[in-house]
Amino acid sequence: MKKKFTEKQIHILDIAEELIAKKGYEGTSVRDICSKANINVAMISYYFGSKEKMMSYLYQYRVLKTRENFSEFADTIKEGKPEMQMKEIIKYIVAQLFKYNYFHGFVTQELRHTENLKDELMDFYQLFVKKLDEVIKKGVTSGVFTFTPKPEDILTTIIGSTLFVIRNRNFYELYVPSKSEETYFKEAEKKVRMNLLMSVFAILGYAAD
Amino acid sequence: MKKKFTEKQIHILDIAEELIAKKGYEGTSVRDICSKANINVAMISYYFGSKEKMMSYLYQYRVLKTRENFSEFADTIKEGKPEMQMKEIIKYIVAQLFKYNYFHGFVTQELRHTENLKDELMDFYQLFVKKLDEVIKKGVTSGVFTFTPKPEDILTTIIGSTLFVIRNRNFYELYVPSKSEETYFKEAEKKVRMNLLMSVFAILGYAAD
Amino acid sequence: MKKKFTEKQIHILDIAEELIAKKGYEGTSVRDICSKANINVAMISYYFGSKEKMMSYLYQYRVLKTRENFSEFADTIKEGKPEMQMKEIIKYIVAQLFKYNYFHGFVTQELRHTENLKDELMDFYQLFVKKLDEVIKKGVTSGVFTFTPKPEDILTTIIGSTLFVIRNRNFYELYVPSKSEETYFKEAEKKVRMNLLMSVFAILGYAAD
Amino acid sequence: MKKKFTEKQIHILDIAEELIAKKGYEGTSVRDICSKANINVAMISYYFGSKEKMMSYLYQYRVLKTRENFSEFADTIKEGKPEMQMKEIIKYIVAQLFKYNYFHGFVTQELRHTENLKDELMDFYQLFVKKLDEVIKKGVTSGVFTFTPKPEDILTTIIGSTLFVIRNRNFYELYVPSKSEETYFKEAEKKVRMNLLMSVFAILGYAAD
DNA sequence: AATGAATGAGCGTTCATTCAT
DNA sequence: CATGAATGAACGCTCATTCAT
Repeated sequence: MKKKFTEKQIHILDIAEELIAKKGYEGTSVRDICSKANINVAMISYYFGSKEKMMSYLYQYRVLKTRENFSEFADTIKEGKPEMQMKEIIKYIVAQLFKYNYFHGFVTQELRHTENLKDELMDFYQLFVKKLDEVIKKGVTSGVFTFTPKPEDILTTIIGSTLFVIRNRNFYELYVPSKSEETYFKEAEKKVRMNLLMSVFAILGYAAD
Repeated sequence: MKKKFTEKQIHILDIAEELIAKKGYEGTSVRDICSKANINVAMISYYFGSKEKMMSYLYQYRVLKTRENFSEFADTIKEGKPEMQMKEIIKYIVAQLFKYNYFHGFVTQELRHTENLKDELMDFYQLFVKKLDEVIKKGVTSGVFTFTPKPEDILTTIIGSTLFVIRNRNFYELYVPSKSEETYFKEAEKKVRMNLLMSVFAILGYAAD
Repeated sequence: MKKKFTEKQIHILDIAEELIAKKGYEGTSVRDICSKANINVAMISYYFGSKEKMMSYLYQYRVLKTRENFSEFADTIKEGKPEMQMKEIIKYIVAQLFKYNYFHGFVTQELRHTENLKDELMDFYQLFVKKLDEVIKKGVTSGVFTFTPKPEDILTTIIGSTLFVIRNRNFYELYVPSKSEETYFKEAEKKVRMNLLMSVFAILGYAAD
Repeated sequence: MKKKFTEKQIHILDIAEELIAKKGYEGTSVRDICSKANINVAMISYYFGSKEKMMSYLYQYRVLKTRENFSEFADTIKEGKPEMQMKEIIKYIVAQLFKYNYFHGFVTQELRHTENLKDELMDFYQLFVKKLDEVIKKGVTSGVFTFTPKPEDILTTIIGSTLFVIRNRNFYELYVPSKSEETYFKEAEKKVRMNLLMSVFAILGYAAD
């Protein structure tokens, strides 16, 4: 992998990501970002060309890191039983979304500014689809799964449900025991993961015993 | 229902909703809205007091209409077998989200501006939860459902999956036959509905035959 | 005198005068005036043609009334000794300025909008100059006054000093016993009147004995 | 004196002062000021934070300079006969008001926007009162003045008369020989100064010979 | 390589006024 | 005769960006 960004640039991107996820692209001014990053207002144009281009770089940067992360993960589950692999995939996706909800929070919201970059995310999603497909087929072949649902639908359910929980805390926190800022996300993650495991294995017709 | 808004106001709100859903609240200027609505730039302040207040009214307006719509729907399925009711609920929610995806697109995105109004949406979501709970319990009692998954998790799956499909057209259209602007949404709706029916009934342990 | 204005118009002018004196011409919106007068926003344009024309009418209206008032006053002092006449004139001018300080407050401030109307005020001031001139000459002739200061300078001193006191309450109230809103103006009026009597009679070389 | 303002800021303040004195605070738009100062419309917010804050700075700036100027002046008349000192004070105040009539023109008009800053002007006026008090007392002690009029009343007469002349040119120019724009102020200044000298010395009971 | 001063465009809002009724 | 809905212009201000250094 080429080292595309300097440390300073990464510093700016990190802060920009956080602010944009919180307040939206238009709701975040370059002054906000620069002031929080303790740099000159001109730096964003200087480093990235423009605010909009910065958005592209930010996007690329996050996809890049996420992709790296995924291929590391994929290695760790290479040799396992399909049901274990499926469980790990679900756990992994949910955990990633919770961890980088800043990013995933704005990916679909603010992508109007980086229309052409959506493909990269699509490519990435298809890595998941491909992996899910492998696991499903393997499970069916080995008899542990009964049905062959479409992998893109499985992925849709996993990501959609998780993002919904992250973005609608006001709703979901009514159903988790604790409501404190710190513990909500942990408990919500657990609850949605359990839900998804149940759902997905049900769809797969997993014969538990 | 009290006639809260005049026709002209509704006209403005409709256009505002569309634009805000597409480009975000800050990304949509009052000039954008007024120019598309063929009215004077002063009209938004004139009718609603301010852009921000317009946002509140827009939100109230949509929640109001959605709530009305839902209670009409709820009546139509009052007397039915649980499995039919469940099927209708899923179909209804998916259809509503597709129909008003403009609104649902910005509800969670732009609600930072109308923080106190989130409760209204939460109240509304709980109508669904309550209804789902009824249906699940009735189905279990009558023996048609085997398991008793949490209704909030069912709702999460339904709304989350559907919104994901709506918002990630670039991804999902790879898996539907047609890609034209007009047909995509129809086919995507059908596909996600089928997926959800399968998932939900699987989780419920529905004994089909 | 022709009845130029209807009661409604006078009602509007009274309120406009008060607000404009307090907050300035540009600082007072037609909405402010109309809302305080409980009339429609369109009425000022309807009755007077425009805000600026209303200003002219307001000006004319006040000069008219002041002029009437002055000729009544002039009658009451027609037959008196010069020193009594002078005393009464000073008392009258000071009292009028205090009473109509709303008006006099904006006459010089806001007259940029009614440039051509200044002449009317100038005409009016010259009534005073003429009267003062008469009194001075009579007093000198009768030997009660020693010097013949210019009447326009006497007037300048009287009006200038009085307006200064009215407009610089923060300064002058340091030197009057009471500071309450109600009593300040009464006491300030008395103090400035005493000062002016002393000054003017000193300039006239009035032999009190 | 601390260098509080840059040259550019002072340039803006000078133009703002002139325009505001002429057309009032609300009557002067930031666009007016910037266009006359040949700068961008954003500069006033950029340099001063807002139009209103600019007004405060403008006020501080002028009071500061006036105060400095006065203390220089006070030094030059320290050692003199009371009648000479009084003459110089009158001459000084009149000259200052004519020179900075722009400023004095709006101080009392537009101070509603800077209510809390009035105190600074009041403090300043009291420097005059104190000085006048000294001179009067010294003159009475040395026998050159007969009466002891209140110094605040002397000041009121001086400032009030002068400002009246400045603000009512239409009236006063009827009594000065020349009416041209350039010469009016010079001649009016002379006339009002002579008037005030006569008045004040008369009140003091000055034994000329 | 990096800055801070300065810019022009555009923001949401308020203004005095007009117009259809 | 009077209204209230509606308008276009202008308001003060903030924006992302540029430019001279």
